Amino acid sequence: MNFKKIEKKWQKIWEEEGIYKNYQRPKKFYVLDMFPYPSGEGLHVGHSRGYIATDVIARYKLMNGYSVLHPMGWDAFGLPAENYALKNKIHPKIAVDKNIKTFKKQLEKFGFTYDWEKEINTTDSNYYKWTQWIFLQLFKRGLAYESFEPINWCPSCKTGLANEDLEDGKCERCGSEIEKKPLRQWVLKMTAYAEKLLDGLRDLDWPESIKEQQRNWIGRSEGAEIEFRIKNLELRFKVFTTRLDTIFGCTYLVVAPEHEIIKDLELRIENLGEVKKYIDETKKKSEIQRMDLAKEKTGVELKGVKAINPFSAEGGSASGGNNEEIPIYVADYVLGHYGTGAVMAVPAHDERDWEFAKKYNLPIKCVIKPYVYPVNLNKHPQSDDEFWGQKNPELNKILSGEIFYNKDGNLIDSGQFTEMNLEKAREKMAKWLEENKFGSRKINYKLRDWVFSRQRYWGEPIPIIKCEKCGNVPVLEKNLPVKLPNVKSYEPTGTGESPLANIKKWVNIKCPKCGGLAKRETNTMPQLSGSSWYYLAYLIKKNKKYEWNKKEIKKWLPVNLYVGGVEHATRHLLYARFWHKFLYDIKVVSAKEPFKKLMNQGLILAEDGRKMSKRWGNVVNPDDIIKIYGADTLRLYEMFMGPFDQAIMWNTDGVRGMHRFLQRVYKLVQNFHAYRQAGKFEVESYNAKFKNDKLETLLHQTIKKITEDIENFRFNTAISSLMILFNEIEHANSAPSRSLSSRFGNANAPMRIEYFKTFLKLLSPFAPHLSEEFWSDLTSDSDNGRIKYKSIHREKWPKYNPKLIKEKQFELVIQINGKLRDKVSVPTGISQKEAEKIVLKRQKISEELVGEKIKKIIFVQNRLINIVI
RNA sequence: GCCGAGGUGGCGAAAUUGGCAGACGCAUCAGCUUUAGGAGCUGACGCCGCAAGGCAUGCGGGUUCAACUCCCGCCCUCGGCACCA
Repeated sequence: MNFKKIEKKWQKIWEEEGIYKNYQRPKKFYVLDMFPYPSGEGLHVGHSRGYIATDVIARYKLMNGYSVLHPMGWDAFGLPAENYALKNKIHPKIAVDKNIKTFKKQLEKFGFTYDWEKEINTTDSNYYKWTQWIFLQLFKRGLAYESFEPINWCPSCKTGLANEDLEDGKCERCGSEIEKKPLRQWVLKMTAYAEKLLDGLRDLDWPESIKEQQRNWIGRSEGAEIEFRIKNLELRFKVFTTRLDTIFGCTYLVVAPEHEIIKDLELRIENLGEVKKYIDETKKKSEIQRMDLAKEKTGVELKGVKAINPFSAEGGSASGGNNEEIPIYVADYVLGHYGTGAVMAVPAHDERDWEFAKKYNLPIKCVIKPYVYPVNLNKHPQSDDEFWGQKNPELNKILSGEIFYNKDGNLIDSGQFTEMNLEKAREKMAKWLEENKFGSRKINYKLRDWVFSRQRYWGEPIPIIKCEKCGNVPVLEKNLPVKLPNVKSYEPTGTGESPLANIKKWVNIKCPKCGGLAKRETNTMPQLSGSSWYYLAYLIKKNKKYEWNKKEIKKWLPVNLYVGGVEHATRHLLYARFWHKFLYDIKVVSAKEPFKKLMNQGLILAEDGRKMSKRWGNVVNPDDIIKIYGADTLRLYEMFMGPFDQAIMWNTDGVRGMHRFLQRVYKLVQNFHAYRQAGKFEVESYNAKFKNDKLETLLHQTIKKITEDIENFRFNTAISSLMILFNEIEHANSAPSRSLSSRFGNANAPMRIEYFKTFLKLLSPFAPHLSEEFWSDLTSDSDNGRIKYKSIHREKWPKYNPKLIKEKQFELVIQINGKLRDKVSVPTGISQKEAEKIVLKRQKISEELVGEKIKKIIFVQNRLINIVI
């Protein structure tokens, strides 16, 4: 049977009838796929897993009376497209257009419910006009700024990169080792939204792992900033700590090599040469070398300068004002960009400081006395004796600083805070700091601002004009978009300027403010900018253009369901939330968060267990599968192969199994058809005599199960119960010669077409083409030359009757001492007394019970009976 | 090191509140049918055992009439973060 022909036929009819484009219903559902980057390799079966799932949901929601928005588009700017173009000597625009065509052709074969009128493309100037517009809004509010900091530089891609674009200190795109390079950059102040981004996570229906990843990435930590004074100087500098409670154990300070205090102290540092040499050496180290944990800690003391711990300073009375002097070190284990770039070192209670102190022979002062019971608080004490009686065996080592201790206890040797527990001490000490103006409570984040410039051609131009007189001037909104000029040579320059800098005609422009000579900004935006608002673009697209439309945005947002790969956890999903929160603050969108519910699809691995890749030659192209088995088979298989969010290996044999299943459905339809032609059954609603039979019970159980499974993304079990239902329908409707009476009673019952029709509805979200075909076979009436037919996709989703899902009989499990011994079919709702009577009479059981004394009998309603002897 | 997810047949996996472990599918085997085919149908299929029965959900304990499920302690795999003070 050629399913492919059937599929093509229905795809055409659906498109013509616009069967999905019903946007007027009161209930709405916005279901979104992460739009693909159209690579040259085309779509493989791993990509389609998510698309199939959203399509199942979209069709299911349509049948449940929702307006469903299910759009698709292309994320086509960015490095990969450009690198591909460079390699193959094709202009990126041409390459991208070609790839999009291929992708679209591939997608169309699946029979998805996309509304192609809403198709978007981030490289369309009508589209990126708004990407640029959003940038301007950020700029106008001071959230886009220029910076000259050293940033991550990929020597191979010849561009700067954001923190989020690195993997293990390497370029996420090409794998080259990243260098630090000082470069003029545009940066977005994402850190201003750190707290909001963190807060917003709370109410999102996202996988916990993704939320946790974002929390870690944002990296909030509560602590305090403390000011240390330099002895005999008016200089002060701050350190950040989360362990203020350990401050009396601080025996030295460490500043990062980048720290500016070093310059301020130059005249006082006795070993300046040595210090400078050390700083130069760390500069030479790559990020990877500096991050290497295995390596020993290094550092140099700033000789001749001392700092004074404010808790021992004269001004404060915390410990009696002995003006304790502590040495200052420069060491690269302290990061310049986090906190204040300086830390107070407490070797007794911090592993890193402890290592450093050991190496350089610095004093280690213990200020926490562990509680008496064993250090391992995770392990429950087995006895009172163990709990109270035994001293911490390592106590002396801890007190002497021989080992570091970072668990709970009480403070010792800490002035007025001695004896306090750690949490209380942190609180009191912070108060003391603030009262005596030596510092304050402080919250720090690991999150860094988004480095937003790329020194490359294939991206949205940053809409800024650089005027010598007026500085950075935004392009007037009415002059947007700033179109990316079409050029022949778009090789990256490597100079820190983009290839656009060479296009004099484009670069030179009048300043919009003063009218004087000025130049355009030649940096372009990163790949992830276009995708940071695309879910809005679908809503505001109108006749191939885009017009900001708050009403439409309000109608559809937030996205009800967003499906895509887990790899976007801390990149796209964070950026998009950042932009959205900003747009919310300037009141151009109405929802606080863009994506209410998120689902991650698991990776599909190749049959050899590796990732699908051109490199390994193990890519499975959906076209090839559809050609042989049809799209519905592929759809069904991808939904059946395993839990949706789990990585799983492709198995072509499994595809055949699904095909077999659909073939059997097809055969049964033919059977029905033949019977119908012969007038052997009437198309009637099922009549009373079939009510309450086993098949009906199963039908209602299945409706319930599949409805719940689809809602919960358990497509694999949904399909499995669909198969079970079908097996029984097939069985009940096959020739009487088969022994079906045992299962469903009346072998001579006429065809139960209503049951089968319900089955088709349940099947339709998964296998839309074939269920449509079969549906029309069984429902259309072409006798008088006119085909009367209503699409199965316009049918209502079946409802189950709670009364009918209960079985009349069930198999009572009989256990003796918890072990299965026998089973017996009894009426549902049987009482313990009745059950005991039946059970004890059974031969197998009575034999077992000979000479035994029954201790008790456990009875679980409608389930089992357990005789304890 | 920290955080998160997970560990069940030959394979992908199921298993409501603790209640028949292995549903459904793949592969395999046997038979039928057929006819060449990678087709169809019927049946078997966790391990040991002829059987009765016993043993089985990463390992070791515990709670319970009853544990894949709950508690304690380990081991392993995958993903993320990683000198963030």
